[in-house]
Amino acid sequence: MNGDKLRSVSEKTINRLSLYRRLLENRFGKGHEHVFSHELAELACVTPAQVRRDLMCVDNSGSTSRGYSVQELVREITAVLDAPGGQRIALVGVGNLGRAILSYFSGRRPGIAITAAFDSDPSLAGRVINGCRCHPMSELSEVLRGSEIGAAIVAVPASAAQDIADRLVAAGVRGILNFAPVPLKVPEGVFLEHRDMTMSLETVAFFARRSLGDAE
Amino acid sequence: MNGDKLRSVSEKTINRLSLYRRLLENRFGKGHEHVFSHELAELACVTPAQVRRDLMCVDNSGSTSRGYSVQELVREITAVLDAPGGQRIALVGVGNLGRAILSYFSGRRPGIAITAAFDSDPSLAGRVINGCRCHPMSELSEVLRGSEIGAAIVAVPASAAQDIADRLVAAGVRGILNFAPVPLKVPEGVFLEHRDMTMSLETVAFFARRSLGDAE
DNA sequence: GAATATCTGTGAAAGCAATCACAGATAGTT
DNA sequence: AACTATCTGTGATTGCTTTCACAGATATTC
Ligand SMILES: NC(=O)c1ccc[n+]([C@@H]2O[C@H](COP(=O)([O-])OP(=O)(O)OC[C@H]3O[C@@H](n4cnc5c(N)ncnc54)[C@H](O)[C@@H]3O)[C@@H](O)[C@H]2O)c1
Ligand SMILES: NC(=O)c1ccc[n+]([C@@H]2O[C@H](COP(=O)([O-])OP(=O)(O)OC[C@H]3O[C@@H](n4cnc5c(N)ncnc54)[C@H](O)[C@@H]3O)[C@@H](O)[C@H]2O)c1
Repeated sequence: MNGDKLRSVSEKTINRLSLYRRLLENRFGKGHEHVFSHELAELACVTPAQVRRDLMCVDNSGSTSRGYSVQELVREITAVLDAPGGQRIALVGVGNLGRAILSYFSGRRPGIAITAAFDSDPSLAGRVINGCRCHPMSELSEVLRGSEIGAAIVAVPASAAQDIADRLVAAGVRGILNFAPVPLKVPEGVFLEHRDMTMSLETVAFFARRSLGDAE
Repeated sequence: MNGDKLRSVSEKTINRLSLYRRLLENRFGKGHEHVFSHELAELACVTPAQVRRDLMCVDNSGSTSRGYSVQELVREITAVLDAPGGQRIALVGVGNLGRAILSYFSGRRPGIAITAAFDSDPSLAGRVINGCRCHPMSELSEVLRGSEIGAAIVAVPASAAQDIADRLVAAGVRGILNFAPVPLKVPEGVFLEHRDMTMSLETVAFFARRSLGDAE
């Protein structure tokens, strides 16, 4: 297909494509069969030029007068983002955050499902939470290999996070979404996203304060 | 102090300063009174030049031969990031995610505390969760005004998020950390951080798949 | 005390990402 | 059918972020 273009798409563009798709899905059927770049831009809080740039990597052609067909656009973005048969994700660490994540993603996105959870707490082993089975850590490699899971969420305490990441990579995982407040080292070729809430909150606090100061 | 430099510091630099500080705090006392830029870079998974650039906005001078004094550096970063008397944050939406956040931040960072929570669910009103009092929505403006809260976390369903943001801004909030999966519109001068987990997870899944494809 | 080694701080260069601005397309209007 | 208005797709440009590379600083060695 359009593999050449995809090879060089930036992370930021993929982020926005994910957002565009959801915004479009929400609107479809509500009298909006078509959408202009400036409308989608308004929804996503970006510029129209940004939207058009991002859409250059999907195999789509907008009409000059009607804009983009919402349905087609969703289909084309899905062709880029989703694995053909859907993608399975693992979760490691079924504590407060892990459970919130399980409940949130349960059945939310068609193309993505958290199908296996792991925790060192023996009382969790064998339990099914929001349709997802919890396994003991000893089964990590076996379950991951057996179910073609290529990506995982890390929600264990900071002290355990690097070790977990190493084991995930060893088991074939090539993408990690890390919520532990510590940067992880992964080999070349493994995609890593560090979502550090302390960082986010301290940054928001800083700019809020600066904004208040500016206003004085 | 060094207010001029701070006026122009980028969000990314503030993010990393927050991270540097935590990494330094973890190390201090464990035989590491001093640290070189390349050591801190290794911990933070960035380049040494990046570390030195970032530190240009704090009032610090590293020694050529010993590097930076860990204690001094933490103090200097704190002078930049933290409000002198500590900063109070509000949380709106005490559901699965909101509760996880409350438990996580409870007593975690000295300079930041979530001191008020709000939820429309009447059964939560008056309860104290992890040391934080839950208020009914009707008290939002009053409580925020009365306690000099300048920043807030939004963890309500997407359908309510924009309305909540408007009310927060009206009550004087100048920084919002948004976990609802919808972009929010805020006036100029209000700092907004959108932490969209669906976006993050779909992006990780995409690059994991691409990485697997590349390897074939 | 000169030579060496290795650091920091930073101007300059390189690399990325967002925006501008316009050619070409398409429909509606007269 | 020519004119107007408004859209998309994209080369060129601008702006931001990171990295390079080196001057100047400081300790150590011989
Ligand atoms: N709760 C939040 O809102 C929040 C916010 C930001 C970051 N985090 C981070 O996310 C991670 C989890 O936070 P939480 O609040 O859910 O903590 P938690 O203590 O509630 O849960 C941690 C879970 O990990 C499991 N665990 C511990 N060590 C393990 C190991 N070696 N292997 C497998 N499982 C292990 C525990 O049994 C527990 O179930 C932490 O790193 C935390 O810093 C949490
Ligand atoms: N749970 C997760 O891990 C997760 C992950 C990503 C994003 N999110 C987002 O975070 C938000 C909260 O998720 P959750 O899982 O905690 O949902 P939840 O349903 O468990 O909690 C939502 C809370 O918001 C309250 N609420 C609803 N409407 C409100 C209103 N108008 N004013 C004030 N409070 C109101 C509810 O009473 C409830 O307590 C959602 O937008 C969700 O999409 C959650």
